[in-house]
Amino acid sequence: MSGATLRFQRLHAELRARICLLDYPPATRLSEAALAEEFGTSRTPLRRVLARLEDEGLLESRHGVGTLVTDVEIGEMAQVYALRLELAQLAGTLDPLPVTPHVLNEMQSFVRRGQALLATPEARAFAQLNMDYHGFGLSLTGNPALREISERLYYRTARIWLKSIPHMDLADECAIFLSEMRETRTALRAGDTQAAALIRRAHISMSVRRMS
Amino acid sequence: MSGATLRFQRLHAELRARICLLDYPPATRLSEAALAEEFGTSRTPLRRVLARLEDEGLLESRHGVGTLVTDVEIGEMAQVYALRLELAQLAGTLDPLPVTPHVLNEMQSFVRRGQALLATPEARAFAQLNMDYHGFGLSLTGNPALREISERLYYRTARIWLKSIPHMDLADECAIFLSEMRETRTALRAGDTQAAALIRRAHISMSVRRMS
DNA sequence: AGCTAGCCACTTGTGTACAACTGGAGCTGT
DNA sequence: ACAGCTCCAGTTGTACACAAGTGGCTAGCT
Repeated sequence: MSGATLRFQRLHAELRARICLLDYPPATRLSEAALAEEFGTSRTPLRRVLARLEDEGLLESRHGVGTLVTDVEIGEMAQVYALRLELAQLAGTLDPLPVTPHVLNEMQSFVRRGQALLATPEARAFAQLNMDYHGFGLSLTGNPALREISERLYYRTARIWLKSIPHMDLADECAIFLSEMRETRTALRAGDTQAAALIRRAHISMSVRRMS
Repeated sequence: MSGATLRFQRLHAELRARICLLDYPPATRLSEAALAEEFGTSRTPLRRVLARLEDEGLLESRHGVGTLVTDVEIGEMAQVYALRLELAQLAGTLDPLPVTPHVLNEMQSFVRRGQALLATPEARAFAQLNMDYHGFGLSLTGNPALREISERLYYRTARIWLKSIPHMDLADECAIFLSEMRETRTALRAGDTQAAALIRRAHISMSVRRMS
């Protein structure tokens, strides 16, 4: 992998995280020049990153105006969630990967992080853990296309939870999340990736209902 | 929609069609400078188009070497097809749109094009019709995310049929395609979008078997 | 003859100046 | 006072020159 590609992926992941963790709330106007200077490059490579984020629906560039962070509403995202539900389930049936000891170790560490979060609930830490956990979930399917698509749609909806948390009970959310991870751990210990996928689907579905 | 955006979409669609119709066969080396001159722009806007095609898996740019058209093999694409099957079916269940007279008219014109194709079979015309018909199929679902994802995966696998046709019977393929469109017309006349989606899934599945 | 090292034509990646464009501030006329 | 016009600071979009990198060709040595 070339240095340019690595830098691209680094910047892309970094800016995506800032958007999805609401460091850049919706309607924030980003400056290409400022970002370029922050990351020590010129506008040219940075614009490629911004163009991709625009393709992914996280940004919108307007000539003469600026680069704006898109807004997300639970209503508009209902259809994306409907699709995500199906994709989550497909991860268990299409090309499930065998559950290795390494996977179980990772799962265990996620449970521990969930316990720590429940001890001291914090919205941003929750969102970060959820993001990492989603990436872990993708590693359970051997279908690259499904991984790519699921990731794309996940990041499109990722901000909604953080936007909704003021109207929800953070402690409850943490407890539910930990509970999901424990159930999933049980399923994975039994080597049942399909069950894990169904658990995931169920919890996404219930999460959407709580946010609505 | 701004002029720059329109040009971007035009160039993107044009180059994507050239790749998927094998005007640019796999491993073809494209020249940014030559393409820029052909389309009357500088390399800068063109590179944005190429970057997106690279994101979509149709191109691969290597520093110092060139921009290469990616290769596709039925084996590697099996997993993409597996996902496409599910998505095709979901188009009928997730957010099916009501079948309007306009839809039926379009369907009828596709059947006519299919008849014309059967009269004088031609591989490239088949591929073009298939491409247009796929776009029509997407218009039957009201879920934008599903449309976007399905389109993305369709164009990733679109070249395989054209690559496989030398080992297949073109006349048979045309007859089967026309048959599919007639079945779909029947389903749509009954207002049964879900049935149309299942027909689509079945024919994608059978098409993969014939190509393998 | 064969092999190796260096050169060179050509490609994509980057930096930078400039063009195109927007929205608002401020001026002006009524 | 206010409506409308003009100008301008600031932004993204484009063009172009140059840097970085690759692969093959060629010359020269063994």
